[in-house]
Order: sequence, then structure tokens, then C-alpha cells
Amino acid sequence: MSKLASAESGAPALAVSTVIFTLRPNQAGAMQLAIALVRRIKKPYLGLWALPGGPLSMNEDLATTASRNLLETTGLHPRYLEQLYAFGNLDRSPNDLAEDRVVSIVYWALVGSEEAAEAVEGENVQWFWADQLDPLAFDHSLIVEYALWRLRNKLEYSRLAHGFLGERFTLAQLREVYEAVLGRALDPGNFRRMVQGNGAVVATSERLEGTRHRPPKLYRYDSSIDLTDQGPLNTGERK
Amino acid sequence: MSKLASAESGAPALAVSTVIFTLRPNQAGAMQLAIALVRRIKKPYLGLWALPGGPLSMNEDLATTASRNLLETTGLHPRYLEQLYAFGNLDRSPNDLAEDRVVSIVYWALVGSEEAAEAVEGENVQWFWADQLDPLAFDHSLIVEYALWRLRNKLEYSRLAHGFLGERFTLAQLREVYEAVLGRALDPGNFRRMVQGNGAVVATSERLEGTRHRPPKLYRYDSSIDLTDQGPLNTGERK
DNA sequence: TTGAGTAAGAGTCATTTTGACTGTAAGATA
DNA sequence: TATCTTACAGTCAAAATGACTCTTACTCAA
Repeated sequence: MSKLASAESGAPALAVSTVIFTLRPNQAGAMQLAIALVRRIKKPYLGLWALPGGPLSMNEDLATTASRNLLETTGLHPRYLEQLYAFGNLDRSPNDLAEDRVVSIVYWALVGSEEAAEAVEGENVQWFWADQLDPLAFDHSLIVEYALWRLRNKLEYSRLAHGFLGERFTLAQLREVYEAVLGRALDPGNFRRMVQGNGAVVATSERLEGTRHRPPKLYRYDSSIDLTDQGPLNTGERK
Repeated sequence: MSKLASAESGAPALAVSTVIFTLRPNQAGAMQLAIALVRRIKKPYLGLWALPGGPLSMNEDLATTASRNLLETTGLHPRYLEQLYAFGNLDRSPNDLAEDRVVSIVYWALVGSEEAAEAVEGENVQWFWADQLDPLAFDHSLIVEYALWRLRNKLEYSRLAHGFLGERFTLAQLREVYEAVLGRALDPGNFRRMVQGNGAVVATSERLEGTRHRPPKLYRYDSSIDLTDQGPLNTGERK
């Protein structure tokens, strides 16, 4: 007999999972894309790594559940949170017992680099480099691959990089985010022109001091756009 | 006591709905974007129009359920089917009885113009112009608006127009699809250059005859790409 | 005090892409 | 045969893009 609540009602169970991205410095000191995973402590795929998640509770919105899962596993709040996809194939679970069927509504989230450094990490919660993952539990490898694709795509026509950075940042830091996510070097001059051209970013009067070279200006995103909860539910512009 | 199965298990119910698009000629003879809706014959929003859909059954994939709903309401098979979004807000139902909560996984579909002309239409199933809809039941107006946005966006970087056309088509027909979906006229010459430039379309040796002007070449899509079931589950290129 | 090193930030230039437009060819109809 | 309509090819300028160079402003070591 299944342990899932759905078994009694004859309907598939509903769960919410989250792909949590951040940027962390690697051995060479360069920023690299990382994902938070939890270790399975129960029977299917016991010991393997999986996406954090849990059942959808009756009195909670989907995004709220994702946000809470994120807080409970890493102790962090998302800078950006968006629904990725609903996975509900019949063959998602290893044994094809119909009673164990779970439909997972998956979100993806960005957390800031500084916060991520202080995140909860332990035996069963760890950060992994996004581009060198061992096979995960269930269909989570597929999910991560899709989330990666979506992140890289959306970066180009959105202001996503904000999700990794603080309120103010230099253009070099912003470029570093783009390079880490896209996985290739970008020309500094062209990047400056691009990012200033579309008006997404405005210069502040401050500069970053304490560097051992010419102090760069600090920029901030044009604050007219709210970065949280993209998708059909926001009322702002859609681009 | 609620009629929904979820009430007994303490979990939100799961449903699948579909936004069904087609192109139909309007009074002026021009193609225009239309959506298939069903009339509510039950209590919440009784008499209002809504998206076709139903509960997710235990032994059916999400996309299969969407496809079956489409077949049952219109008698048609989709030329294109893609998951849109999972809607699960707490305030989706009018009365805020927690037991009535439903999470809807919404798909959107394209059906061919010729087939749509012969589709089942009756007292409780009808086509409506996509850009002049009265308010729908539940949050379905919001859902349709989002589906429209997604359709228009995706048209630009995908081969979506195939979903409205037959196997072979003239470039003028293809342009007509684009114009109907985007809602604006396109320059024929530039359209030709664009569509031939990215290699999505190849000319056949046939021509469309019976016109009262120079017979245009018939084209077909490069068949190497499968158009059904986009999203994370396809193995092909992702662009 | 001075020169070297480093990265910020502005500018140049050739190529590609895009939008608007013009011109010609092929068939139907009167 | 003349004319109408549409297919389809070609032109041209503006805008966007990628690969550069050059100058400026700071730190640090000699």
C-alpha cells in the first residue's frame, strides 16, 4: 500500500520542486553556476541527490510553496522565482505502480552570491556545479537540463542577472554573471554598449573603491520593473 | 461537502485544460485567430464560457489528457500541443472554500484551418475571436491572455505556423498566418527573405494552380523537425 | 617621485541584419 | 492584344553586431 495521500483518492499526488541556482567562485576564483541539491533519505533512489521539494499543501500558493521549500533547505530567500514546467509523465517513478504517481510542478530560483556563501550546507544539502552533475534521482537530471536551458535563454532578453547580484554592481560584475551563465567570454566593450543601449541599467554617482585600478562606476537596474514572480500573473510589461 | 475527489484526501485536485487556437476566415474573408470554448453547465459560473478541460486521470500523461479533451470537445486532433502553465492560486475559485481548490495544468494547441471548419460546434461548444472575448469563467480570461502572448512570441523564433497549415502551402498563405497571429501586415518581400533565409522552409516542384494569377510555388517545412510536444521532453534542437 | 601594470570606459570599422521600397515575370481575363 | 493581379527578385539605407584600438584613472613597486 502506498504512503502517498493520493492512493486513497485515486488521483495523482501533487508536489512542488525547485531548481535553485547561484553563482559561486571556483578554485580559479572565477564565478561558476551552481545548483542546490538534497540527498535522498528514503527508498526510491536512496542516497542519490535530488531537487528539493515537497507536497503542495492545501492552503498555500504554488510559488509560496516553492519559496518555503527553498527557505527550509538552504535558509535563503529567492531573488527571482519562476515556474518552469509541470512534469507528470507516467514513467517518472521507477516502479510502475500506478498509486505512486506524482505530478511535480517545478520552479526555478536565483539566489545572490553573497547569501549563497552563508547558506545552510551539510551532509544532505550541498551545492553542485551545474555543468558537471552526476545522474540525479527520478527525472531530475532532465529537469535540471531544461532549467539550465531556460536560464540561459532568458538571460538574453531579460534582466535576470539582477537575481545574482546586489542592489548596486559594476558592469564588470554584471558581465561576469553573463559569462558564468552563458559559459563563454564576452567582449567588455560590446557588453557595455549592449547593456547600456537597451536602457536596463542606469549609472549611479557612486564608484566602487578599494580596487587596485581605476574605480568603476556602480550601476543599478532601472527600478521600474519588479523581478519577482514573472509569468502570467504579473501585470507589468512582458518582453 | 465538496463534490471533488480532493476533499477526502486533503490535497488540491488536479485538472488539465487546453486553449485551442485556429484560424478562421472572418466576414471580410481574412484569416483571424479563434479560440474554442465550452459553456459551463454546472454551478460555479453557470452559463459562462470556459476553457475545455477535465480532471487528470490516473493512467494518462498530461499531454495525452489535453489531447483527449481536445478530441472530445471539438472532434479534432492537435497539429501542435505545448504546455502553457500550471495555475494553482488559492483564489482561483469564487467561493474560498478550501476543499474546492483546483490546480489546472493548462496546455495550448493549434488545429488546422480546414479541420476547424468541420469541427463539432453546437449550443455548448463554439469558436470565438481571440481578440474580442467576453469575460470567461474562473481565471480563464487571464489564461487566454497569457496563451495569446505566448503564441505571438513563439511564432517569431519557431516554426509554429505549420500548426495552422497543411503539408504544403504557399508563402502567401504562410504570411497570412503570421499576419493573423501578429495582427499586423508584413512586407511580402522581406517575409520571403526571412523565411527562406533561416532554412525553415523548402520549395517543392509543385505549384498551386487554379488561381487567377501567376501560380505560386508550394513549399513545405523542413521535415527534420517534429512539431509536436515541444518543451523539456523533446530530444531535438531547442531554439 | 616615477614608471609599470591593470582594468574602466570611449571610440572605430567592417560585416550582417532589418525595414522600406522598386522592378520584372507569369499567368488570367476581357 | 492590352490590362490586371500576384509571384518573386533586387536595391538601398539604417540599425545592430563582432572584433578591435586608444585613452584614462587608479595602485603598487622600484
